[in-house]
Amino acid sequence: MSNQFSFEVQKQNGLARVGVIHTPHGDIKTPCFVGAATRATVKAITFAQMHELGSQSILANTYHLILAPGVDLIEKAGGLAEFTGYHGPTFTDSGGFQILSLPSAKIDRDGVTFKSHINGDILRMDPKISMNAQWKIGADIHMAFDCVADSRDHDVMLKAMKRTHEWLPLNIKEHQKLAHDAENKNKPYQALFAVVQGGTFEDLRRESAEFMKDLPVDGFGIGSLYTTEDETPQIIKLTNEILPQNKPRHLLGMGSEPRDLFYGALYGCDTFDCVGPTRQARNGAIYTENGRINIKNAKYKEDFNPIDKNCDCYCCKHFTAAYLHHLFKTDEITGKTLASIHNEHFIVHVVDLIREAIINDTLESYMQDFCAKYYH
RNA sequence: GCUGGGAUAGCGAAGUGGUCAAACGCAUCAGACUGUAAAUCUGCCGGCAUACGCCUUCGUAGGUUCGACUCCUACUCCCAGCA
Repeated sequence: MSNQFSFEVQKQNGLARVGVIHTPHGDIKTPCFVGAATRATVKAITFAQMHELGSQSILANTYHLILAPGVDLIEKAGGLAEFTGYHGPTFTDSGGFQILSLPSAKIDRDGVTFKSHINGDILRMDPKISMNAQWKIGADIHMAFDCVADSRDHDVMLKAMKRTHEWLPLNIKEHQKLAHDAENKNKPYQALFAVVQGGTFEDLRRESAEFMKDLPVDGFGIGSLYTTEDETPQIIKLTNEILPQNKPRHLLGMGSEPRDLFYGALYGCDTFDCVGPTRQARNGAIYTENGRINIKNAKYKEDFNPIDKNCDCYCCKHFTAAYLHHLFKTDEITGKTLASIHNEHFIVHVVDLIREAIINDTLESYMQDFCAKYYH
């Protein structure tokens, strides 16, 4: 197993590409959906189940791990892989998204002061703190601490982008120092992704991508895209037209709607993460090839078919909709697990099929067929 | 049999003369969820109507009152204590 990080593009069609991300903990075949393991677990699913459903990688969150159990403890345990027992490729998010969505967040030139949502402790986050925390956690790929914003106001997004650009060199500097330390200790390298900002504004996205494209980072995140807004595909496209072809791009937080994954892949994103599949599963919203259903609806009470007859996940191979309906109506924890396995499998599998479609030059027709059925 | 307490929408439970179709919880029925403060949140929840609104309700039957879920009488049933 190499201590190095690298990315190879194996096939390209337009902006869409198929590749492999090599990390110290293994390879990720891209495009790939990365499971959201915010607090170092994919909620309701074991890593064995994640492996079985085809997951290649997970993403944990720095903000949440700082609060509990603390990044020093994870370091003491031997890093994320040793602490969790998950030895596949991992990502961490910087915590910027979480911290900046706290009502208590106060942004200044150098970082953010905020209150812990758990106990109200006044805490500080900045590029240096985030980099140190993420190196302690020890994921294979981590994100630069960026200034996230959610607004349709150009000025608001401009300010967030400017801050992000001011902070990025500080992230890189600290990252390089920590990478040097790690090398001296013969510890694995952790790749750094810079996060492009700019909301839904083309001019800002261009400016942000141009600003970052030649900086010494290992890859890129595309941040501050929240919903399937009309502009989203175009924003992704123009961003990836600017970003260098030889580095991976992670579309942050998108994947609750399958169409986001298609657009993302079509326009050159390599990895995705999203809490949607597991969160919605826990709440009874289940993806099928014919669209999303609510398993709690009365019509599934006596439906003795699998949720999705063409799905080969553990849930669909062994259980009926009626059984899952029963588990949800009686609030049995296993229902949430089975639904989570299904949804996570569904999305992981869709992205796997996207990968195959790029290889076969059939992405656009696959996308059309899929969306015609799913969004009928 | 006596004494006391009680009977409110599917269930539990507030209300004790008008602001009551009736708080609240659960259940039901539906909706939402996108770098997870989310096993969470929202709506509906007597009938009819998309809605304005109209109609029928608070054990049963009467009565008092301008007006009753709220007061009075009788009855039915339930619970507790005593015989």
